[in-house]
Amino acid sequence: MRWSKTFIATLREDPQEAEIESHRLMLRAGMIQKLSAGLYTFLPIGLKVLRKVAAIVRDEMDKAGAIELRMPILQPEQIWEKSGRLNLMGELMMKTEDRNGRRFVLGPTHEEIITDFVSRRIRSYKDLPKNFYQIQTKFRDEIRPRFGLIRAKEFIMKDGYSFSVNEENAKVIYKEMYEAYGRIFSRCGLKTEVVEASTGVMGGNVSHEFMAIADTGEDVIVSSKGGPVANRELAARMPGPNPDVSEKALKKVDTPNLKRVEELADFFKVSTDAFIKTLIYSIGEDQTIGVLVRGDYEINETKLAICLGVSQVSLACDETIERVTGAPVGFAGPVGLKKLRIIADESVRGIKDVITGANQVDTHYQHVSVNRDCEIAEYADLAFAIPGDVCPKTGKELSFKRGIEVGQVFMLGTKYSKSLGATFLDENGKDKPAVMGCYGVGVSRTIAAFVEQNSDEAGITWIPEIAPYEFLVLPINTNEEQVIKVSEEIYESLLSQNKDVLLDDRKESPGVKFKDADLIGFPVQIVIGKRNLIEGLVEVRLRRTRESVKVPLEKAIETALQMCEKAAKISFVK
RNA sequence: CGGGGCGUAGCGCAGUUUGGUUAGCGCACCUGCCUUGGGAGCAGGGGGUCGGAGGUUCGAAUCCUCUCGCCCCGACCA
Repeated sequence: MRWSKTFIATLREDPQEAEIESHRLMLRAGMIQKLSAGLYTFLPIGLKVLRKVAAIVRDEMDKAGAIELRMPILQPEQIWEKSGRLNLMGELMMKTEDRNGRRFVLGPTHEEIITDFVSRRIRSYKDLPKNFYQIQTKFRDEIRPRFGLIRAKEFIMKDGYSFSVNEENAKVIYKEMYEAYGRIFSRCGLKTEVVEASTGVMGGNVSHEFMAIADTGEDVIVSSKGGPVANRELAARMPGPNPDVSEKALKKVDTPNLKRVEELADFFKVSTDAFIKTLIYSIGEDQTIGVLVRGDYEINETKLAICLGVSQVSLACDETIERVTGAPVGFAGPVGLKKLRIIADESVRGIKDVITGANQVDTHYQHVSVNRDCEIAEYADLAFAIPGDVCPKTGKELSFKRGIEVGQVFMLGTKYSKSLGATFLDENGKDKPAVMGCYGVGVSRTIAAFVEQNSDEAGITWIPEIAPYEFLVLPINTNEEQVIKVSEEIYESLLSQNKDVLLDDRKESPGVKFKDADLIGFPVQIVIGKRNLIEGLVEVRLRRTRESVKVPLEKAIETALQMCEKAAKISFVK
């Protein structure tokens, strides 16, 4: 491709809206253009990268035995009612209706649709297992779209769904997908870690997330030496023991309008770990429960829900809190809260001399000792891990890092096949629901994650496999006939070998061309200049390492190809 | 949804506090000359309903009201 024949529009200045590196560089390099919050146009070179990543995904999926198809983005709302997810997904779904008032959603994921499809087309155990996938635009009405392609309203996703005759085979496919995912991200040049993950609105029992390690990531990965690696939502943790202080007599203190732990800590001049927070949760229609946690921890609702064996928990409304505690919101406490089921986080075990709400307006108790003053029957790990906590399995201190979720795999069981009737007849003629798995790759997000991990002060540092072009032929003295001639020859020669090459045929000054080349980040750059050409030399550069060699003209292609191979092998992660 | 910030040329910004000629600057863009190893130089030029609507005023980018959009932080944390 010639620069003049495609459309490449770089920006000289940082766009004001871009907060993180990947967003900034993708805008500046002219890969994407914002239409509106969370909505982006892929410009030609952005699209080219997208296609390359999609091709890798396709290749690995096909090799792993998955079958590509394509399902509608526009989906009738009823099918989501049928699976029970219309309410569960709630506001996350973009909704619309047709001229007759029939209600539709724009697919945020396709479990319902694929399961419906399978229910219509698969009858026998002989047709199974099957593993379908598609690469398609997905829509999610995010609370707050941000960071460019990382959290968008509309994004490209590979979603796959497997159907097995039994749990055992479902596990086999799950493992195959898990391994294929590892290969996909490694071929895309991403440094990822696999973490145990919560199944969230998808349901099912086992799930792993593929996290691209990045400080700007929105997810927190918790691990310890030799122990499990898990998403913060799921990571088991054990708080350090509470200090063995002497008990003091319980005392009521007036705390007018002081509700938040931070405000109270200020008032009592103690740190936040000298409190017990009491949260009132509603479970299902009519159950209410009190949950205790030390003041410096936060309740992890995922853990709480798992502990209670329910799919969701939510904080009780103000009226409920008043009814069960006898005090307005902000003054709940475990002392004397006898009628309510109480469950406490491990951080509360044996704690002495702390402050809690007194179940009375504008009042708190001081010098509470749980074993003396409260009746707590149940303890569990219910809070998010914080630095200083240890892994319950290894006893080692937990460490934390951030990641961008680029893929997730789930074992779904029969949740969807049962509700949507995806059943088959087994060898004995018995009707059984298929055992499902589902597997997602954020294709557009993968690109952003790559840029997040692979850039320097000049721009993006692509690996050849997903670069917009592998080779850039860069003539710098555009009014020298010989320079043009040689550049054209090198360009044509690479083209004739089916290489992915771009010729910068613009009549721009050298500085402009070099800056653009490095900003977009073409992995191998062949620079043809008058000065070197007099000595019969051209320069071949490797973007990632900034290394550069001058070689005789006749060796240019050979050297460029070698450089490209080398570029593919360099793992260069910030 | 709550809080904060911002909308002035394609991009980045000044001007708004204290209303007053024809709304500026840099980059980009167009024409010509010149230049060619790291975002050159000179000369000339085009481009704005100052996010939108309404109001106050002799007069509004500037003041008031409403509204739309964008960015950041936080989202039941007792």
